[in-house]
Amino acid sequence: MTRHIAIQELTGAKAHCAHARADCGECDVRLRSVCGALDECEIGELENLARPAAFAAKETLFLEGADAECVFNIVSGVVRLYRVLEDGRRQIIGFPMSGDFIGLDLASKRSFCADAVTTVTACRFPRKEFSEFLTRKPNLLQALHARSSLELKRSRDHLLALGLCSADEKIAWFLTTLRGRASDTSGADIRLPMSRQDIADYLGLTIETVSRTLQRFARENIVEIQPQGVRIVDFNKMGSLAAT
Amino acid sequence: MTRHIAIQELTGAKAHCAHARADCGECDVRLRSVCGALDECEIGELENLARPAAFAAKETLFLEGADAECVFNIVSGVVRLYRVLEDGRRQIIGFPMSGDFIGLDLASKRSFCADAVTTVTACRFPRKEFSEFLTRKPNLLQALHARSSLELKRSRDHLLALGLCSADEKIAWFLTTLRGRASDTSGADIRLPMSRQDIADYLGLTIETVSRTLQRFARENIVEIQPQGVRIVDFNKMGSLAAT
DNA sequence: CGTTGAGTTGACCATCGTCAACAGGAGTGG
DNA sequence: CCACTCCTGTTGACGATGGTCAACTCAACG
Repeated sequence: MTRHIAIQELTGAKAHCAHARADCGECDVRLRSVCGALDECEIGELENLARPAAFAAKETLFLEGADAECVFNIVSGVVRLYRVLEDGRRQIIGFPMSGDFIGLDLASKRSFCADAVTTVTACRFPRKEFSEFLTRKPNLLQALHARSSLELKRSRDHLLALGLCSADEKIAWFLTTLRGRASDTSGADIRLPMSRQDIADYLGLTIETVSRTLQRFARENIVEIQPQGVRIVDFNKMGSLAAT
Repeated sequence: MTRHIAIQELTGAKAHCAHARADCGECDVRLRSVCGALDECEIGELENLARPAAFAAKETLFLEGADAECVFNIVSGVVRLYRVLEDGRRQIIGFPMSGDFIGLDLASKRSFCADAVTTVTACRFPRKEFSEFLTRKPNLLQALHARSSLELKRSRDHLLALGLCSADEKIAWFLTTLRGRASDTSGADIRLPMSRQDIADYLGLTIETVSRTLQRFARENIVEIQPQGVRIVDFNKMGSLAAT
């Protein structure tokens, strides 16, 4: 049960360029994220607060308990959010990706850790300034609240999977959910940028169970395992397993 | 694994009196809930929207999928929120009580069921009017967003318990959390108004495991089982088990 | 006094975790 | 270029935790 995690320290040489200027006009996630609530004029004001940021795979964004100096809007890539108990057990609570917002609660302390699964590009805002900006823009606050509600809903779906589902159902639910979040929501291919260990820690399983279950799904012609992910073969079977 | 739940139908004779007037001045949860964000003048406006509501134990507030005609602020008593799969498995996602708000997302459809565990008194607002009122009161929206963040945090704590903890740890965590939410947060007595089945469905366990674990805790002098709850005897042991 | 529903307890067993070994690819250094 | 390590993922054997099924107690209630 107990597994120790060496929490990677923040590296000195970060890949993000803190002084570049953001260009919201060119941003392709703008309409799918909270910024979509602002008009052209307001977006200009927000642009003054925004700083593009980039992280290499495995790089740490922040650790639990740290001061939250900024909030993030993810532009591309996948992040993992997690908490670790003293004895090393880790629970991944989410995989925010393109369009998602990190730091919804605007709290001064981080309540979880975050690091990059893949290369990540993001839009970073100083928390206090962003928070102050919010008080003057009720529509942005409303958009943030809507995001928060979405996040709460996702968290509850996740809860349902952990509380009610068998290993098979958890895996099927995970794959189905990931497919639903991808840009192309109709394809059979699902990219899995995270490791088996990440999937296990997300679903409350062990790496062995994840591996075994996926291999068995492949043997039973439910999925096909591919280099960077899986392809769903039997949609019916997947659907009936994942039904939450 | 599969257990069927007969979802109780809405009874015709409800205990709430829909036409009474709310008296926010006398309300003892006002300062601990979202209404606390409003000044005397604004509270008067909100009062016009508010209708006191009361529910008997086991009465249904609403079912998943129903139109959300109103939102609730719980004044007293305990509610259970849950979702049920087609095969009858039930996951309880929360036990809102005094000061908590139901319907944070302001969505038009319910995404879970709710019914009263004990006798419940609440303050009910028509959703659309409340939502419209919010657009004119950014401080109230801010308070609602803060509540949402709290709820998201609770949901993630719950997630951690389900994903990482053994049965013993789940029970200990549950008792500790309940104690932390009570009005008197320092006492050793914990009231458990919900049934063993409710606790089981909240923690992803079976009723037998909940019962066995509590009895064993009693034998090991960690708790003492009382008519309407438990009393913590060994705080150290509880603390080390519950450590999330 | 019988019925019902909640809670408890025991016996048994399945799922999934644990421990261990192994395979294959990427990166490193001789 | 090969040998080596390291890391991720896979597979097998075994066992413990917690689920399943069943019987029983007890209090509430008509």
